Amino acid sequence: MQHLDLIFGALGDGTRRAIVARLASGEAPLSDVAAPFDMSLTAVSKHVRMLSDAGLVVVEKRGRTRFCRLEGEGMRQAIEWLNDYRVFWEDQLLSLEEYLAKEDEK
Amino acid sequence: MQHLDLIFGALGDGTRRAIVARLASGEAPLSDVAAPFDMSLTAVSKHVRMLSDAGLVVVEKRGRTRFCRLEGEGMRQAIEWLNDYRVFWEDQLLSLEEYLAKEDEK
DNA sequence: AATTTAGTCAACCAAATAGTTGATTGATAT
DNA sequence: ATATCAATCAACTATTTGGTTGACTAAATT
Repeated sequence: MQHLDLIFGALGDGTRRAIVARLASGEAPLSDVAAPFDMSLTAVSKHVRMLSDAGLVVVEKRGRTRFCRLEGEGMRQAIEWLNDYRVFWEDQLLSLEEYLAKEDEK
Repeated sequence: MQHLDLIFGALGDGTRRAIVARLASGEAPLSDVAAPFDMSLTAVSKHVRMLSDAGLVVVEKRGRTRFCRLEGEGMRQAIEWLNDYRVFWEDQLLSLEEYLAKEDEK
């Protein structure tokens, strides 16, 4: 599935994961998203485009600003793929349920 | 975290995901892993190396053959990262628990 | 109307990725 | 001892990625 290529590929870059983290606290204009990064707006725009191509982010133009927000579907597909192999590592490790339970306690 | 770069980067390629799928049914020599693919052994060897660098696969040399097997830790880290953002998409979608529950019913 | 702001576009560059082939190493089999 | 098999290594190529800059478009402000 080439869609998973785009999803995992998009997540395979620290800048793009940081953008996802930023958008997790809510929608933001592209320029706000770009502000913390020591790179051009163009560069950030390209990263957002890749996240958008992967279905992880939606960009909506309102007036002259582009608002970016997370789109859960892409992430869900990533988790879904990983989950398919869950049974093969739960012998080695904590089961995912136990793991999530522990996470929730924090 | 550059380790997540390696993990998600490794998973961002169809050939490598297919290798993971293959290894899910058990340990296999590199040449067996390579057999189904229409590419050189060298190419598959490089893919396995990337999976190994990412901590998704372990390669063990026994005699002249390299046995490859899954290493759950890398996958767990990928799930862990995605899970950190779970709360931000569970409004939009099925919660992960519901999702996993549904999966388990299959 | 003129300027600033938000962002894209096109062209370019360096480094990484995905693949190849040919030669080589090291372990097994004849 | 020789041949074979598993796999790596080195060198090369083409494409993609991650970034830059400068020119441009379109919306908001003054």
